[in-house]
Order: sequence, then C-alpha cells, then structure tokens
Amino acid sequence: MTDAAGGGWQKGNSAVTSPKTVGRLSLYRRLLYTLQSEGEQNVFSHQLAAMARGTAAQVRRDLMAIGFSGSPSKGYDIQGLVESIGEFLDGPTRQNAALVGAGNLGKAILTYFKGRRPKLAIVAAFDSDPRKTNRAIRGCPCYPIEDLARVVRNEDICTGIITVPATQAQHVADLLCRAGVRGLVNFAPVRLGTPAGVYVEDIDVTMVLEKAAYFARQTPE
Amino acid sequence: MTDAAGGGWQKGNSAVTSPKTVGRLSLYRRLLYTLQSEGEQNVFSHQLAAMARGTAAQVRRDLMAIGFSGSPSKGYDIQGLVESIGEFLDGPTRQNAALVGAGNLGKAILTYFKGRRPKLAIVAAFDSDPRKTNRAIRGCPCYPIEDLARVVRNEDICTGIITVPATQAQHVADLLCRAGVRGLVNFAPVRLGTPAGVYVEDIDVTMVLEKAAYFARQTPE
DNA sequence: CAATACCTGTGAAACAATTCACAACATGAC
DNA sequence: GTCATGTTGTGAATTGTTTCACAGGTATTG
Repeated sequence: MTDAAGGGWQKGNSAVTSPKTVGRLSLYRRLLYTLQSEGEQNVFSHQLAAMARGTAAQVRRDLMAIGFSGSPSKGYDIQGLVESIGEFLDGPTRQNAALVGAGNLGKAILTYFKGRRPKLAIVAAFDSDPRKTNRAIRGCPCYPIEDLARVVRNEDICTGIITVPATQAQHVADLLCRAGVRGLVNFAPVRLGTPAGVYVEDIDVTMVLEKAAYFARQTPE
Repeated sequence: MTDAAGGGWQKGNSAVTSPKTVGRLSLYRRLLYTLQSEGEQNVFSHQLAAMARGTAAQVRRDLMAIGFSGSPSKGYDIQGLVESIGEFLDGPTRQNAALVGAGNLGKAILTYFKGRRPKLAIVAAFDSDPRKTNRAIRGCPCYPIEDLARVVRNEDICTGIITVPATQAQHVADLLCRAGVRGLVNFAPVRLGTPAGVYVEDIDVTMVLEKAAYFARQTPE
C-alpha cells in the first residue's frame, strides 16, 4: 500500500489490468525505444526480460494482457509492439496533465518530461508565487493557482502532479479533484484524502531512501 | 519488478522482511510523527490503517514483523513504536548517503531531505560541472566526480542517489558500486546493471505519470 | 523431407501478500 | 466480582502474482 509507488484507488477497483503490469508495459516500451534506436527489428521475450530485470515468462504474460502475439522464430515485432503498448497505455486521444508547484522538483519534472511522449503532455503548471506565474517555465505556461479550475477544464486535464510543500498538498489535491482530475502523482510526504475513483500514486523520496538504506545494510558483506 | 519502486536485488534474497513491509514501516513512522505533533500518546491499528490507506490487520502484521506489541485497551504506545521502527529501519549506527547530479532534481532532494532524519543523512553531493563543485549546495558539500571513490570511502557512504541524465547513469552506478555502495536510488530512465547484492530502487517519473494517466482514463465517469 | 533447435502461449503449480476470524485479554461500568 | 466492550496477535483462508513446464509452432539444416 505504498512503495514510493504501487499506487491505488480509494476502493475496490474492478477486474482490469493490474498496476504492476501497467508499470511494466511502460517500462517495456521505454526499452523497446532503445532497441529501435539501435536498429533492432525483433526481440525475444528473454531479451526483454533481461533488460527489464524480469523473467521471460513474465514478459510473455504481460504481453498476453494486451493481446500481442509474437512469432516463435522471430520473437516480437518491435514496431508493432510499441504501437500496441501505445494503444493500450495512451488510449485513442491525447491526454493532458498539469503540474502544481514550480519549485526545483517541479522544474526538474517539466524539463525531464518535455516532449517525451506524443500522447501525454504536461500542458500547464501552477504556482502561488506571482514571480513564477503568467510566463512559461521550461516551455510550459505557468498560471496562478486561482486559475486552476478554469484551466483544468479548458485544457481537458485529467492527471495532476503535486510538487508543492506538504502543508499545501491536501489543498491542492482538493482543488484538482474538484476540477475533475482523476489521477494524481503526489510527491509530498502526505497521505492525501481523495474522492473514490481517483487514482493516487505517491512518491515519497524519504521513504524510498530509507528503504534503500535499510536493504543496503542487510548486505554488509 | 518495477513500479516507480518496488525495488529489488539482482538475485534471490534470503528470508528477510519484504520491501513492502519495510516501505510501510517507514510510512507508519511518518504518520506517527504527525500524531505525536498533535499530542497523541497512543494509537489503534485501525487508526493507523485509516491514515495509511490500509487495513487494520495489515498494520498489526507489519508491527508483528518488528516484534512490537500493543495493549488491547490502549492500542500502541506511539513513542515506543517510533523508537522500535527506528531501531529496525535505521539500525544502530548512523547511515550516510551520497547524491550524484546536482541539477534541479538533485537540489530538490537535498532541500527536501535536509535534517529530516537524524540517523540518515545525505553527506555528500557530486557533479561533473566545475561551477557546482567545491562548495556547499543546500548545506551539503559538493565534490567533483573524480573524488567520488575517495569521499564514499572516507565518509562511510553506503547508499547512493543517482540524479544524472540517463546517458551517465550507468557510469555513475559503476563508480558508486565499485566504491562500495550497496543501495541505490535511481531517477534516471535506465535499467542499471549492478553487481549482485546491490539493492536498486528505480524511480522513473515518466513511468509513474503514464501509470497515473492510464488509471485516470479507466474511470472516465 | 525429416530432424533439430528454439521460441511462443498458456494451464497449472508454486509462491507471496493480504484479509478473515476468533481466542485471549485489558478495561470500565455497575 | 462479573459482565459488556473493544482491541491485539495470529492461524487459516483467500486473493493476487509469478514461475514452471510443456504442447504447438516455425524456421533452418543436411
């Protein structure tokens, strides 16, 4: 029920693809892009597995989930697989996301994500500091918080990224949910209360670092 | 085998506490701090569960893992539980971490983590840009990459945080592992190759955002 | 045209994580 | 003291996820 990820709904979701499989599909696509850039045409499940630190059987199961088939002799067609994962993950229409909190972390994410996915873009940033608003940050227009509801509706934004300090995170989450957002990525070390049906992915850097430090200590040799 | 977390070793680990439980214990501690600051003395499993978005049974199981007992009438003693989780997560001695890559993301993490845990500190940063090195960034000394091995050994650093661009991540991971680090938190969208026994926690923001967008779309109502 | 080698797709088994359900117990009320 | 209440700790059941193992293919070789 956490992990700087794992993610979850408020309540029992119905029988859809599990978050773990969705995460791995996203990973596979990234790896496939790499392979494509190296000029590869086909890939075997065991190759993808090696790159993803998984097993061949798991790769095959995951691809089964999106109904993609390979050939026993050639493996999977990379181009087709990329498209198939794309259809599954991205859906038919482009999706828009908003980022709230244009501090160091927010800027890092804007920079990093810029132009990375054609079907998923961060189209708006918000901040409460007037020095940051009403201009573009890393090519992304930054609005004052007051405009959030309006912009979210106008731009058809369905996913929000929260990079504000802990004290403001719940308030921001409320604003986003009330404006109609249905997925959140929360970097604040706060457990957000959200309406049922909103998917929340928490990333708490302290937690992740503690975990890494704990397991680092378990192998002192 | 991923999730912007989940984390894993290279190979089969022996019978220790699972990463999920470790992550939740870290979360519980954070929540307990909040309760303490509100003046609470005791807490019931179902209260902690509500705050952590879990079930009471799970909280009790997790606390069982560290052998902490509560009283049927008062619940768990918060002070004692915080200390008990501390002993478990932090171990006897202070642990040190290093951050490599003092860009926006690195700075955000340094700021965010500063002074947050007495037993776990980021004691060194590294960057290849000479304009950033040989001075303090957010109170943390920043060294050139060339000094990495020396500083890691001198400062007894066992955990590394990688916030460099993807192209350099593997190189940095090699340096860190060779210097003796046994736990990594990797923010670069690259699957690191590491020696067996090194624990790696990957956080890929693109993956997390894709996941959130996917599940946001699954509840269009 | 066998025979070989290696792969995919998938039912079934194994394993891991979570939840159920209840005995054992403290406390407070009377 | 005894009853009623509400909680913990945990074996057992359940649910979810991963791996095994093999039938069914397809190319390649001689």
